Amino acid sequence: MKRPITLSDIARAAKVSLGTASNAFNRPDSVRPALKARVEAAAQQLGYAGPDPRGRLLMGAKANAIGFVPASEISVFGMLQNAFSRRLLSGIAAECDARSCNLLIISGTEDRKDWAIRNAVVDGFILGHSSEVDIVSVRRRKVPFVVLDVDAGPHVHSISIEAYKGARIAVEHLLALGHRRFAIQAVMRKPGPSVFYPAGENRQRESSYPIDRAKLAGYGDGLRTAGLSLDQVPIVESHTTAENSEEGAKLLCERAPNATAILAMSDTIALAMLKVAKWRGLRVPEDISVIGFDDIPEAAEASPGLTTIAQPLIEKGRLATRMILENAPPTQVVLPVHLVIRGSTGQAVGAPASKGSG
Amino acid sequence: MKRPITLSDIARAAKVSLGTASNAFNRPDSVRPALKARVEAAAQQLGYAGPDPRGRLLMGAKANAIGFVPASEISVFGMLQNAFSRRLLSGIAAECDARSCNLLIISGTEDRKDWAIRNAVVDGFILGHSSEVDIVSVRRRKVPFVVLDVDAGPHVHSISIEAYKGARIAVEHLLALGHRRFAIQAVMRKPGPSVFYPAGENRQRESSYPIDRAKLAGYGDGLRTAGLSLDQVPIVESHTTAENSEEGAKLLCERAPNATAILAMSDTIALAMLKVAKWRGLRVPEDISVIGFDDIPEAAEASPGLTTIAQPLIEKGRLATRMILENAPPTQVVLPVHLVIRGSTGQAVGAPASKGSG
DNA sequence: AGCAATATATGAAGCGCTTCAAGCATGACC
DNA sequence: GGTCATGCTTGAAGCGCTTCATATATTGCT
Repeated sequence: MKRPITLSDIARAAKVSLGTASNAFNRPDSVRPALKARVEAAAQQLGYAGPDPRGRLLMGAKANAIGFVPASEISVFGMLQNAFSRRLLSGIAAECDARSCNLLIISGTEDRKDWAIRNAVVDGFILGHSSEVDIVSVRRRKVPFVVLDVDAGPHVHSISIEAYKGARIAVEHLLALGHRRFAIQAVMRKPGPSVFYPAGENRQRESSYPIDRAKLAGYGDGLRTAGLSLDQVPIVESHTTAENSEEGAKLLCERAPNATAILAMSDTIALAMLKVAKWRGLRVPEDISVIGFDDIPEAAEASPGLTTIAQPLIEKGRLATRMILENAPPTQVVLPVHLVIRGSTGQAVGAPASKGSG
Repeated sequence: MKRPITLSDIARAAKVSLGTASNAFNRPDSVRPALKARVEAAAQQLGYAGPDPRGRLLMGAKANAIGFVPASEISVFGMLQNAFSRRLLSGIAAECDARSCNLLIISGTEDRKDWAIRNAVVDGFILGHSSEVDIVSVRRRKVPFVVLDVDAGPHVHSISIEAYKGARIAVEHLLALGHRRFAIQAVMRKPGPSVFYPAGENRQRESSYPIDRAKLAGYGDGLRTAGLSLDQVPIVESHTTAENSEEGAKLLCERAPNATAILAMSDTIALAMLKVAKWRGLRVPEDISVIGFDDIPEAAEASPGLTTIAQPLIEKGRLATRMILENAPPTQVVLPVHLVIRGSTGQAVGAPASKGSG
């Protein structure tokens, strides 16, 4: 392959100056038609690929792309398999569509990812549940970025949700239905097999991710209003892949067979519970009620439909994108959640009878 | 915002030459630890963002990204909603993960898209069912690219599937089950309401997209082996969004109520048919058999499971990515398909009785 | 201690493009 | 026909970085 054709080749061939050749491509109105035609002819004849974006970029042009850094513990492939991430990405895509902005999905693990972040040609980044190292990498780039579901201080864009409130609404919904024997499906951020925590241990420290802690706190305070306590509730923690979620749901069914109400920290794992319950011959909601979190589209399509705490995932993605593109001063936004009642929750079997669980 | 810090600022502050400063970042082994430390200290102190990728790019570095151009008629958002595209994208993502290569999704409609393609900083493009105009835009970039399900000649990478063969296998499967009254769910590439074509018209010209024509030909030749003809088969054409597919399925049920066997050109529309059949009280496969095409994950999860012609979508995406990244000479690949029998197809009601359809 | 051999550092030359002040036609107007 | 605005064109100056040939330290060895 020979040396690629450049603008100056074209200029020379068309016998115009470099500047004119540039104008012919970028400001066609400010160059006389005759010259413009000559430039175009030369370009055509030499097989010019058009002004190389790298040159333009160096002159300070916008990259017209935003970079998305997926949650640290999963690959890009994994992200696309995950309904939550996908929904978020859809929101980002929607806004990108509206603004004709390209979407660069950062790939790579460990140091390769740092390298990818350092070298991405973008106008800003959106960090979806990224680890601290990714935040450090991005921060160094000195471009606008927004973190999701994490508070990174007043100098950083962040979007989170009313996690505590949502969890509390969830537990109160089930309490109102008469449930007293709860179990929690928590989210494990690292990949790996699910872990069961029997009742009786200190729960606050299990989850390292802020949003998970907030939900746990919400569940706890909600339970307390009914004279119950988080310590009486068995917890299973699972990674949110389909396999891990199902495995965790099974584990919970085995180890906490008395629970009538399941509080799930995400719809993915709640849906897994619905599936597992069906396998085991448990009727939902007659035998067991399940409430999820997030309201991914699949929640509405399940049968029975999944009762859940809805968060505006599309809007979250759109807003994040707007924050980057409009580069306003750093803002911390908390998006509202609300209860969506479907078929997966119902009246508890007996009267509000025995306390405790497990 | 003041002038951004550049490498030469760092060099000056650290009292080293520009070249050394560059080496300190990119070839840390070839610079003495003492100097390296000085450079790093200066960078730290001035708040240097690290070597700007745009400079590096201009010197001919690889962009380390591949560009994906979604099907012309849908937005990026629409693409993420579509199970077929998503699966393909997953394949691309899988290979990108393996090679730590970023994935740039091109957004924008009409002329904005052309602009986006011209200015994307990528090592190559993958065109997913893109229109001719997009192919022209990409071709002009003089970077490697691969087109999917289209043959663009011997000088262009392309990956397609055994569409004709798959269609033929589909119809033969149903013929073997005794079906004689067929209906076809075809794909409409442009957005818009579904269109019903009653039996008796010339079918070959309905579909403009090569892969759709190939499938139609396969259906036709398959029917002919049983003494039937495409002309006797009613066809509905629908765009592959959830709404359009369901609308088309309904239309077909109304206008061709006698059909016992549905040949769908894609799983998305076949699944819509399953749903509509359920609404109308038709039992699958007792009253009506449905066979899809593609074998998206949802096909296996439906109940009954969707019998379909599987194509290796993940492999398609991976292969496309590899073709770009390994820039070998242009190749035309045809991927194999195979029949996957699930619950949506079954024995025709009576003996193989009446011919024709309606 | 002195010299060759090796390891490091330097400075200048671009990479392909856009921009902008300055130059030059062209035509309008008196 | 000469003067002035107007509009198109030019040439040079970078944008931030890497590279490479050249120059300068260091080290090893006798």
